[in-house]
Amino acid sequence: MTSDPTAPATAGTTLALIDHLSRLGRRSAEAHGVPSGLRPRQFVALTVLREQGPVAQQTLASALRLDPSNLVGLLNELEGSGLVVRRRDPGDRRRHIVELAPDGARALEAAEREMACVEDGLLRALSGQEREVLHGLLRRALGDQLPTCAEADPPGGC
Amino acid sequence: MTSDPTAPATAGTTLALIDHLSRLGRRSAEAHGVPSGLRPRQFVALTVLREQGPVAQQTLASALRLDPSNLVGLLNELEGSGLVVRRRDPGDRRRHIVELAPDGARALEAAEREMACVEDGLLRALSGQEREVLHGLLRRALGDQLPTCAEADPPGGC
DNA sequence: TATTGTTATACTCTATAACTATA
DNA sequence: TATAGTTATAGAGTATAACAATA
Repeated sequence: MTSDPTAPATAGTTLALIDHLSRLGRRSAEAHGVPSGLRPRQFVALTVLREQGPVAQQTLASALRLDPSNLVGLLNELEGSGLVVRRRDPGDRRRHIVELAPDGARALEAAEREMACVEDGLLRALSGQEREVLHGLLRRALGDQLPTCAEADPPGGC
Repeated sequence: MTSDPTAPATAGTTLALIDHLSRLGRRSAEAHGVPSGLRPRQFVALTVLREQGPVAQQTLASALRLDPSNLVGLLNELEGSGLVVRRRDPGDRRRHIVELAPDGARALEAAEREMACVEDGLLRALSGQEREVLHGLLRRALGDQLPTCAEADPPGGC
């Protein structure tokens, strides 16, 4: 049926699995009660900020595939908690440069420890080596790096 | 830092990747405009119904990790479109047995072809073999089978 | 005029609790 | 009384459009 032999019988179902696993992760994280009170997107946002260093809001939004207008509220909360800092770009005063605050780095580490625990429960069927493989594949699929560049939706022949 | 050598430096970040990939998949699917008009959970629901055959609503809800009350509306839509059939369990007239309708099977196949296309764009960084590995790992992580059994949240030592 | 961030609004998804009909 | 499904409601999450300040 598939015209492409490199995409076998699994085609079309992997995303469903990912979606479901993502759901399980969210629910499990909620059940465990993330201590830092960080929600998924806050968690990812802090991660990107740590990897990337200071970035403009729009860049961050596109990295997170989040609409800029939604990022506003997210950053308001994070800034209110002292986890990130916003400052104007001197070069272009329209821009806000967002940066991870020391408290944010600490909160992120705490959340990571907690998430490692949740993850451990969720992936308990997999060995440590398999988890590394999984992690590597996901990372490669996402562009060999954290969600950084605004890779446009594939123009591909679909 | 990690006490468990089997869970290396990747610990705590895999779920974030999964979450992000899930988001990308959703957005990409929306962008492509799923032809059958099937939303993610409808898609997964039909998949489970095909794999499992007729099941009680509650069983389906727990398989999907979806609250039974939310499943009602989902099934209403699917039944309204003629994709699934609900009938009373003769043995216990409180139960509704849900079953995939012929139209549902067709819609599912169409959606799968479409999703295979979306997936192809999303996982284009991976070879066919790698995608199989990824699929296998995800499937094993989810219990070596489709979301079927109501595996309770891990009691694990967290 | 174009762009960055913001506000306002609406729509979807989901969880919770109260209700019904069967058991 | 307990259970399966349903309804109603509230709260996130997210997309869209309109707006302010700056370029």
